[in-house]
Amino acid sequence: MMKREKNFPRMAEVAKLAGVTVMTVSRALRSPAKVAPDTLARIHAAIERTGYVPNALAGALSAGGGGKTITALIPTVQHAIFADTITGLSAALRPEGYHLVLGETGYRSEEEDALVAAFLARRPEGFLLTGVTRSLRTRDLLKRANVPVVETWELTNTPIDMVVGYSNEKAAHDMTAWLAGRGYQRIAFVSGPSRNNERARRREIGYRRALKELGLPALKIFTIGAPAAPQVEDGAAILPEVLAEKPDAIFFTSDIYAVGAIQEAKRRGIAVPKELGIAGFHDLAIATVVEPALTTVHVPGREIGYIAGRNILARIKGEPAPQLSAIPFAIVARDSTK
Amino acid sequence: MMKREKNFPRMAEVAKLAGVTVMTVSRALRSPAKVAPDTLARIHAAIERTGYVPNALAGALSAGGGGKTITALIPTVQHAIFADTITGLSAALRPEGYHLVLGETGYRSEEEDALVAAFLARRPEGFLLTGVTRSLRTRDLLKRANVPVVETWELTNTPIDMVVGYSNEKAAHDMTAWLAGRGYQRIAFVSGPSRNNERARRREIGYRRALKELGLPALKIFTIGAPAAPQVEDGAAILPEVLAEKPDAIFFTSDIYAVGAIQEAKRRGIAVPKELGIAGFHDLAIATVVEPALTTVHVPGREIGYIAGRNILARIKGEPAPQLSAIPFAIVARDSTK
DNA sequence: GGAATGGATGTTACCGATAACATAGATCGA
DNA sequence: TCGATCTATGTTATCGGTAACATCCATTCC
Repeated sequence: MMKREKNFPRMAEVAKLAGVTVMTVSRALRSPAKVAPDTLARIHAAIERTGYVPNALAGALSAGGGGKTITALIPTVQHAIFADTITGLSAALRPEGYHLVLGETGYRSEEEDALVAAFLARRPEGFLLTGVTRSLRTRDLLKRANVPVVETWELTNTPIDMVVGYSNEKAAHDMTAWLAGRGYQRIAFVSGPSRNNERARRREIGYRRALKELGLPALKIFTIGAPAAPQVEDGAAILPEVLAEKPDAIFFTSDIYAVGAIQEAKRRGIAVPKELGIAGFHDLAIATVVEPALTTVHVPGREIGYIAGRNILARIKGEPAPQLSAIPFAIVARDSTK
Repeated sequence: MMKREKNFPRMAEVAKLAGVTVMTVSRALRSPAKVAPDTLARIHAAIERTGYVPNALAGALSAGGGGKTITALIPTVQHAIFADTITGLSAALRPEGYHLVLGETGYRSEEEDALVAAFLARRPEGFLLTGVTRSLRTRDLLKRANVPVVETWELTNTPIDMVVGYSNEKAAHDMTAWLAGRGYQRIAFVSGPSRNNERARRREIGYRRALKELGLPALKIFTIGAPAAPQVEDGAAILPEVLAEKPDAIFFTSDIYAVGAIQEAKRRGIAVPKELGIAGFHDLAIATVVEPALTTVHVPGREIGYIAGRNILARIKGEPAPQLSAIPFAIVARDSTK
């Protein structure tokens, strides 16, 4: 029946060594106040001697539910903004003793579906998901699971449970309007792949809305069909194409592209920001390193993770948590725009 | 006794709906060939209707052991190089259906001790740890657990189980020697906090060894006592102090500091690389964005994660896996040095 | 001094699944 | 035609713990 698990000593071993039953050992670990001091000491000595580590799987199963884990699904840890979210989440979880289980979807929604099901099998006590659009089946599964779920990096009125984010549409709208306010008239827009990225789509909508409101000309919209992570070179490569539209400013939806474009513009002798203004999105570390420093939209990645974590924990403890938490973004003016 | 878990339907519900016993449902999921086709169909229909998701906790407990999870402990996801490692690990694990549980130690070894114990409780099938020095207790715990363990980002002859990394000492030595080869004579060394970072210590040793071998003067060694994540500003802030040693080159053990130093040098009208050569470590994205572009040591973060993952999986399957995998680093010459 | 009280520990049942063995029909060969 | 063999499914015990209730003994109080 080869059922015994690997090499771990069991509570029974500890109990025997301490001359008590397993239940007393269990108590010693979960509510030591109920155990006599000398018994406690014997048990701890036995734990030390055996190298006992409780089996959380068994504990969670018995206690009925997840073993203090929260699952986070993000597109990729490669992208600093999601890494920020993880850091924020981790910071919120640590003091409460919760652990983080991480999954990367690679921006693919089928992968997300598969991961949600797989992770649900581990009965986490909460979920952090990236974005707000997902398959019906996944929504349904999560709703039935009746577990705190936070969707992030966007806002919606119909979350599965809770949302923590900001409006990507408004962020792009505001940046576009801000550029117009600085005197730019022909503002081009370059987006990352939007096929599986609703956030990219919303930004495009915001950009369009701003142009319309301001009566500015709608230029052709460019999309970089990069496979996975954005690369600086992609921004450089697309610049000539965009220039054909004769823009006086270009708004990239990623700092990475924007940086590449700045470098390429310099190589071509185009004066930034005088002849061409360039703006990015995300406010990554490189934004302050390029010259001229990049004007961009600062997004609250870490805060999103932290607030999401706090909300999940609140829900677990039965405390109230807001269904929608809007975290402000901010336009950071630097030298790549007038 | 409120033991029932949250809201999840159990296998029993599915079984009743399909008119079979739980064992048949269990078989339908784990070895469908043993179940009659029409029974299988009824069971799948029942699963669909109930929204059943198997409880992996119970399954793993019964089957005796971890439920296809690998635990990785890294200092922080904020640092791109560790994020790379995670991406590599994740890529190795995904095709085999293994999941990644992530813990951040914040460079604190007590935190690592606590996390190892906590995660061990979840009976993962493998561990990836960062670095090769750790408390005896943790080593002991992991050895007893008899689970594949890969230590990373450094090399050692006495791993707990396996190591995947490169020699930080050699990397720093080689960069120092390379700088000397470019004609620099007074090479300063600026390190991040080394108190809880053995990799920083090893690099310092490598630097010193190179100087001695080459007969170059040993300058004062500088340490940036940054609290957590390195900041560009830290590199700028320390430059004046370092300049007091009259170096003709400075080797920073992080690109981030090096970038700050380049910017500060430019502000002060110091010509890089003519008057002052600057080298970094890690080869982050910013290295190609600063001007002049940064000479640095490229470290194989992603490969480390990938190989570590492959090795863990091999061990799990009982296949042989190397105790030591040395992954090459590379010196990348750019424009911040002669 | 005996009942009431309370602290320390033991017993029993159960969490949700799976391994191993058992059993009922169907199929098959001599 | 009848036992042997195979298929599909059921039964029982168990994984490693924990909740709830039971028990035992030492105090405490009138």
